[in-house]
Amino acid sequence: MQNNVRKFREQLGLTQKQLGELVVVSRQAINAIETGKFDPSIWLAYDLARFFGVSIDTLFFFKEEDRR
Amino acid sequence: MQNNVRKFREQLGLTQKQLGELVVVSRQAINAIETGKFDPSIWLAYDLARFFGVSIDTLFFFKEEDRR
DNA sequence: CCTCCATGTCAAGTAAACATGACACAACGG
DNA sequence: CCGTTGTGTCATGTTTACTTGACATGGAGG
Repeated sequence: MQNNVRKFREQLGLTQKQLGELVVVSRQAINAIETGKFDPSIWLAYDLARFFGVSIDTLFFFKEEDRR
Repeated sequence: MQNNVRKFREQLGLTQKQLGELVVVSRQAINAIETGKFDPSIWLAYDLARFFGVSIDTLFFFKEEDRR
């Protein structure tokens, strides 16, 4: 699933580790989401969107072609 | 996690089974979500919100107290 | 009374979202 | 050179979202 977590994260000058600590997940989880390895849970999607101050749909792109 | 899936579903006069078929999950999954037994995946949340024509946040309530 | 039908729930299994720990590598500054 | 930092990735394990199949119950209708 595509998203612009990385874009928002870099705009704030944060590392994956730092963002992970802020939303309380591992840095591997942040990395896996940024690189599209797996989709976030609804709570993590909410936490990330809320942290960046945007909606879930502006942070994550629900495209039919990359549905599991 | 609280939500008003049931409210929207009943407004459309649908059964859990019918809604499950429409969003392609089992009726037990619909039931479990309505009764708060587990949280939907981000895709199912998206599918349900989209089906009802509302946003994810109007369908699901992210309250800290019922976080897992 | 009988029979659907909708709902609730349980048991057992699978898949995916995480965690943790480890290793590789490139970029940078000392 | 070297040590650190950020990122990518792997292996292993746990938890949870979801499946199928089953059974119980209550309400509505014949």
